[in-house]
Amino acid sequence: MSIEQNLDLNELMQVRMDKLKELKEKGINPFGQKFNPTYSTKEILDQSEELIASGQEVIIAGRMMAKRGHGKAGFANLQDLDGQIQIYVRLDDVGPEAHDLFLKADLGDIYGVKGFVFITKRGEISVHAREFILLTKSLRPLPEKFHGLKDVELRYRQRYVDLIMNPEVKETFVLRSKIIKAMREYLDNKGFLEVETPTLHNIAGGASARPFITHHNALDIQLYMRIALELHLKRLIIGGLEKVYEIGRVFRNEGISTRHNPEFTMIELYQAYADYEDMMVLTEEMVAYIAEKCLGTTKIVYGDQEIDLTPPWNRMTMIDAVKKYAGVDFKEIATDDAAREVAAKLKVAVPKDATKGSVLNEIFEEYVEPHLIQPTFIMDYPIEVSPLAKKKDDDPNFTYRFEAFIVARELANAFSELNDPMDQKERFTKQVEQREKGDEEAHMMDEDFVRALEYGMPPTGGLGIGVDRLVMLLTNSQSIRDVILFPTLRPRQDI
RNA sequence: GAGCCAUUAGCUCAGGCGGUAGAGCACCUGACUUUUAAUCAGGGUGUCGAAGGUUCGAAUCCUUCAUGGCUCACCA
Repeated sequence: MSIEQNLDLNELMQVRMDKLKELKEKGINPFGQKFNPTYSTKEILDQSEELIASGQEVIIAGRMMAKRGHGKAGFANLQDLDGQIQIYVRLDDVGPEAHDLFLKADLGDIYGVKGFVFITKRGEISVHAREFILLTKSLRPLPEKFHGLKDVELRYRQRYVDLIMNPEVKETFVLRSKIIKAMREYLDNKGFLEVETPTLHNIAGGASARPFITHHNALDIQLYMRIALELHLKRLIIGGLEKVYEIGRVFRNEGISTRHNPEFTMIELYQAYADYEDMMVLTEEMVAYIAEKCLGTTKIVYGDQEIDLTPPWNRMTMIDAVKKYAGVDFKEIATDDAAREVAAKLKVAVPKDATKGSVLNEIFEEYVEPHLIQPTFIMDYPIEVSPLAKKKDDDPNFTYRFEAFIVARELANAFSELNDPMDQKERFTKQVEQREKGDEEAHMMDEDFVRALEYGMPPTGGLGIGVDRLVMLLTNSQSIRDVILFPTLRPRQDI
C-alpha cells in the first residue's frame, strides 16, 4: 500500500511527492530522526543581545511558515511552540547541497538549523544558518499565509491546521492548560486529594441529563457514560477521604450549541465537615486565584463586558432575586396554584402540575439570569430541583444550595450535601416518579448510594464547576468549541 | 427539532439581469547573496457542496438533500 494510493493527489501534492522522491534518491530521509534544539525561537528573541555578543551556536527547529529567496541566499521563518524566528540561509555558509534543499523547501516543511544570531539591516533578529537540515517533508499545502485558516468547519475538523496557522488558537489552549494546572495547585495546597472514579456507570446519576448508553460485551450489561462525578465522590467522603476532587469528562446526550458539547470537562470537589457557605468562599477564592495566576489580574474582559472576579462576590437568595427582577415575592405565595397563576401573569410557561418551587426556578431563569453579569451567588434553591442537596432547617421547601453566575451564565453549582439516607431515598423515589411520567432527565434510583449514606456521611460541602465555561470566560471565547480541541461534529466522508 | 445564512482553485475571496469561471496567496520556470504580505518576468490551477428540475443555455432561478455557522428550542 503506497502513499500515492493513500492520499488523493492534486497537483500541489504531486509536486511535493516528486520532491520527496528526489530527496530519497539523494539519500536524504524526508522523515528524519530526532533533533535536539538548544533554544526556542522565543528564547533567542529574549536573549538576543547576549547571543549576538557571544556569537555562540544556537540550534533551533520548526515549521517553515514563509520563505523569501534571493538566488544564492534567502530568508525563511521557522515556527515553534512559542513563536517564529527568521533564518538566513546563504550558499557560502551552508554549501551547495543544503542550499539546494533550501531552494526546494516548501512551506509547511520542518527544518532544523544550526547557526548564530545576528540582526539584519532591517533590524530583525535572525539566525544565520551554518547547517540547514530537513526533519520532515510536508506533503500538503498550508492555507494562505496572510489570512490563515478561517473556515470554521475546517478549523474544528482539522485542528492541527488551525493550530499551525492561528497563533491565538494555540494561546487559548496553552491558557486552558494553565487554568487547570492552577486549579489543581489551589486545591492541592488546601489539602485536597485528586481521585479518579469510573466514567462507565451502572446508573447515571448526580445530575439531570440524558446519558449515552453503551454495552459491555463480556459482562453483557448496559452501561451509561457518566453525566456527573457526584455520587462516586460522595462515596469517597463516606470512606473517609475527607477532601477530594476530580477533574474529568462527563457526557450528556443533548443538543449542541455554542455553550454545549456532548462531552465536556467538570471539576467536582467535596469537603467533609464543610457547608455551602464554605463552598462560596472556596469558589470565589479559587476562581480569583486562577485568574490572578493565569492572567495576572482578577479584572477581566468578556466580549464587551468588564467583569470583576475579586472576592467577595454578590450574594442573593433566589427568592430575593426573583423579587428584585420579576417583582414577585414568593414568600407571600402559599400554594402551587397561586404560583402557577403568577407564572401565567409573567408569561412563563410551566407544566400544569408545576409546584411552587419549580415555578420559582422557571421565573428565576427567565427574569433573573440575564441580569447576572458580575459574579453572583444565587442561594437557596427549591427542593424539587435539588434532589441531592440538604434541606434548610428553617424551611424544608428550600435547600442549602447555590449556583454562581457570571455573564448571565451558570459557572458553579454547589450545596451542603444531603446526608440523610431516608430523605435521599425519598428524593430518589420522587425522581423515579418523574421519570416514569416521561422525564428522561430525572434521576434513577441508586440503591448503593443510599446504602453508602446509611453508613454515615459527615456533613459535607460539595461544588461543581464547568471547566470549559470557566476557560471560555478567562480566554474570552464565545463558543465552547473554541476551548475544546476536538469538538463533536458530524463525520464527513468527503474531506 | 425550527428559522436564517453559508458552501466557487490547496487557502482567502470576487463573480449585477442566466451566456460554460476570476484575483491574491501558495505552486512551477527564470533572475536576484540582508529580505520580511520580498521583488521582477513568464506559467497551469476547478465535479462552482450533491442530486433532480426549469431553460436553447444554470455557479447564477426552483426543489430536495448534505455539512457547517448563528439564533431559538432543548439543556442544572
